[in-house]
Amino acid sequence: MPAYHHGNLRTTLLAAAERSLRRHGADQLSLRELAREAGVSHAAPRRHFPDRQALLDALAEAGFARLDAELRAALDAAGEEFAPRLHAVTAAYLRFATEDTALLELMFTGKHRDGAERLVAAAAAPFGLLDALIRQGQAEGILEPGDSQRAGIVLFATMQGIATLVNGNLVAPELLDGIAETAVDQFMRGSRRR
Amino acid sequence: MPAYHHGNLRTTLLAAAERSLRRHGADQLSLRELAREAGVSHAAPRRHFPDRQALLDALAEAGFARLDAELRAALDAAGEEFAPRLHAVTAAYLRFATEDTALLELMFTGKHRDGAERLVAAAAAPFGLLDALIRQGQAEGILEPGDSQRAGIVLFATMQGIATLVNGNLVAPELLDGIAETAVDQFMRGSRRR
DNA sequence: CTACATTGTTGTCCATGACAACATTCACGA
DNA sequence: TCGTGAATGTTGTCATGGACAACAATGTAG
Repeated sequence: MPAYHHGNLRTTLLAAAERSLRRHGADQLSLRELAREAGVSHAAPRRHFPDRQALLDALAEAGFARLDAELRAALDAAGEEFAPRLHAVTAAYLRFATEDTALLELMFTGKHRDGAERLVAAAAAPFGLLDALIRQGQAEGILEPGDSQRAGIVLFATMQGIATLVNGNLVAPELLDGIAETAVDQFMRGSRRR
Repeated sequence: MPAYHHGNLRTTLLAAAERSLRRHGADQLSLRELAREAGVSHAAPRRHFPDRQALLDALAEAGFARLDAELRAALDAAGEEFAPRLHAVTAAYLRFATEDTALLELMFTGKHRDGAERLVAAAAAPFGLLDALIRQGQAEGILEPGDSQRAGIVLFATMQGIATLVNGNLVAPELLDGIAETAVDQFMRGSRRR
């Protein structure tokens, strides 16, 4: 028999929200529906998320955390050399970004409320990984020296853009791998030490 | 005194929707609100847009048309040479993409309904411009020969990604120009004929 | 064990999208 | 010219959902 207090409603709601987001998109996500799934009353979610947007923000934040973890794992598995590591992150990023369209939108689309420092902070982690990688390339003399941040942003943006085009059906998914390869290739050639 | 028939309600609604989109975002856009602004009854919009999504799709489609026009104008104004033309389109695209965040999301974010051929077709026009430009670069021996489509997509994606990052407050707007420059620069170096 | 903070619940309000049934106007052909 | 069907608007209604308030049950700390 269900206790009056759910116990870990917040976690349950987030998990259900993640599923709903993936299946039906952010627009269709309904707090009341989540409450029903969790077996609580329609107003219960309010105790954990002041409003709908707060829940969406939390989802986005969790997304960044997961992204960070996946990129980290990919990098670790790729060994020490720069080139394989570069390919590994880009592939990992595209997999992440392509697998859960709605989540990606939530993460990058400007729907964050004003006080979105938490989100920006969460996003900084993956960025840091990219930046560190670029620095490695520069230190090893493979990439030209320069503003690693800027180069990292361009690389990140390219991946992000590719994912967006594929997710939006503007580019056929079959082309994804080839395009990614071209992009990384161009990045290497474009930033290689001269 | 207002006639029973509005006369050009569809156009009026689209214009109002564009304003609302820019000011408050797609989520806040309400058909009933638009109807009020237009001075018609709450169900009138239905005659022109079967549902909310149809209106959003129409907005996105119009966005692509405007994008195409602006890119075209920028190209025309840039003269004949490849390099200036390349800089012109990228600058024009970033201006467009940065100036109306919500519209950009609508255009690229996967919110299109299933039967979105119209949208994909509308999106093809700007793509074509890019592709033609790349071909020009190849023909003039500035860019390496190869799959122009693929290179165009990568370039487009990079711009799109940069715009997304800026729009999402993940990158400070002041950095935009510098990053764009870096991106174009890298593209040139990365695709230059060897 | 008591007082207060947490966490759920019930009840309500209001906005909105979708739909149906009906009204008015328009346009075109006999 | 007229009248008839297609366009286009209107009123009325329903269901859903977010926000909020008042209240109830449980946990916790002194």
